[in-house]
Amino acid sequence: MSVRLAETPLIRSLPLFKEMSEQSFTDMMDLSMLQRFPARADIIREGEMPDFLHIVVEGAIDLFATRDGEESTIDILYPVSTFILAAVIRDEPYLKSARTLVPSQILMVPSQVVRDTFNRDAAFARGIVAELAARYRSVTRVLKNDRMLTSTERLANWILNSARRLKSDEFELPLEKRKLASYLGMTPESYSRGMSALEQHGVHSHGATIKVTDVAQLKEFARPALSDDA
Amino acid sequence: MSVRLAETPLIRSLPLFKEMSEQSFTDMMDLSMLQRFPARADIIREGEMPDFLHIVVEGAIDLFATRDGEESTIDILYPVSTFILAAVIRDEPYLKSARTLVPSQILMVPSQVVRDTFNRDAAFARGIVAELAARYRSVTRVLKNDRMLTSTERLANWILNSARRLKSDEFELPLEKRKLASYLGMTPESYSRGMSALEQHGVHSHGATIKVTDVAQLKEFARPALSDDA
DNA sequence: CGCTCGTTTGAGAGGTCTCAATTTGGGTGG
DNA sequence: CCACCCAAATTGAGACCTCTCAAACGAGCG
Repeated sequence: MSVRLAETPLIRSLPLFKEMSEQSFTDMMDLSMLQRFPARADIIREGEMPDFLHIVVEGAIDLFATRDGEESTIDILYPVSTFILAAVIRDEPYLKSARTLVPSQILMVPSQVVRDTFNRDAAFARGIVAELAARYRSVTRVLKNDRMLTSTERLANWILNSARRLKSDEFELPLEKRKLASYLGMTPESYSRGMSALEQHGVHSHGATIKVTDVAQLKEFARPALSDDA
Repeated sequence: MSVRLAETPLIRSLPLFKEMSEQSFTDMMDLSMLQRFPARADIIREGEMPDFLHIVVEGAIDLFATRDGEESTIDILYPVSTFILAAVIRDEPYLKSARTLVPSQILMVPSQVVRDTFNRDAAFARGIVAELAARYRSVTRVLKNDRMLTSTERLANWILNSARRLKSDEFELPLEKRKLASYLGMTPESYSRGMSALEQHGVHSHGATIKVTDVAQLKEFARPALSDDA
């Protein structure tokens, strides 16, 4: 029930932990676990109570909601992000389930330890609230896109954002198409049709490779929100 | 640029401020403003930078996103809630606009004062993070409903939640139908058709009056999420 | 009493989903 | 090494949901 000393430098350098005091950090690590999971491992199930704050240190996490056996991906997390912080803070049941997409390393901090440290270490508190605010803004953007854009426009925006983030007009899909479709709130079939529709708007794709051939044209089609640049 | 002493007891009793030190509280109030707005007053515009943390003390606030002149209501806030906290914390542009629905009183705390107090007063920090987490969970629920339910099912769930909250099977709509429709992610026309469809599922409505005549039947139709009770 | 604005109703179009069939691609075992 | 197999992806057809546009209706207010 403790994170080995050799593992801590990486964790220590994460934004969430960087500013906190040495004492708080080592105390917290003594009470936490760093665990490895294979791909497609269930980490959290919707409706359960939060015992730990989870932090993706390595790998990728699929956050999804369930109803009648149907799944919808709400968010996909890469290092270094927390999940599901809001449930831990409010000590209320998870609203989403989580599973690994690829083999992953996850840091698990007991909920009570998070709350105690939050109260004692202002720097850690700042980190928590910054992280939570970032997650909040992320969901808000997804909701806005769902409400105001067609599925093909959402796909176009996703491509634009990916290209911008990777600073490249050509890149490989980082996950299954069906998973991306779910994340964008559409079926695999719609994704497929959407992608072929985008051939007319400055995108060319071959299998998992996507190439933006005309950024200006794609932008015109996607009508990205002003505030999505931030 | 200061809140009058006579006004503070009400504010002081709000969950966000209740636990903080007397010193922090009076310092903060000295630097804040309590302002009255008429109905339909614009408070915040999407894309602007946050100068103040806003808190609805009285009235009701419509939070909405805009694109191409179209509006979509993301959330409706009643006393006592903050908005838009995440932008203030991250010091990034607002993702939504805000306007009053009815004459309202709004407490405005300069962003920098919020951040300073957050660092000095752990009780206030707890309040902030609890509020932010609550808002986060709220958006998450909206997104889940948008993704997994038809518009009529969303309406049914809204009625169920309202009846439960008010502990009454009969109540008046607290806002315009068109506004509620937008909040539920549908057009006024769809709202109207949805409401008449619900006549077959345990709901009866006359103008702004809604009466749940058969809770069990309505629940069966609405398929509420397990975790929405919390 | 007659506006005005919100609501309701109707008709039709568009977007997305479902179901089914086909094709593709990757991985496995012979 | 290759054929096979399975899952994912694509394509097609049709249904459903929701939207748009238009017109009729109704309640509140000057």
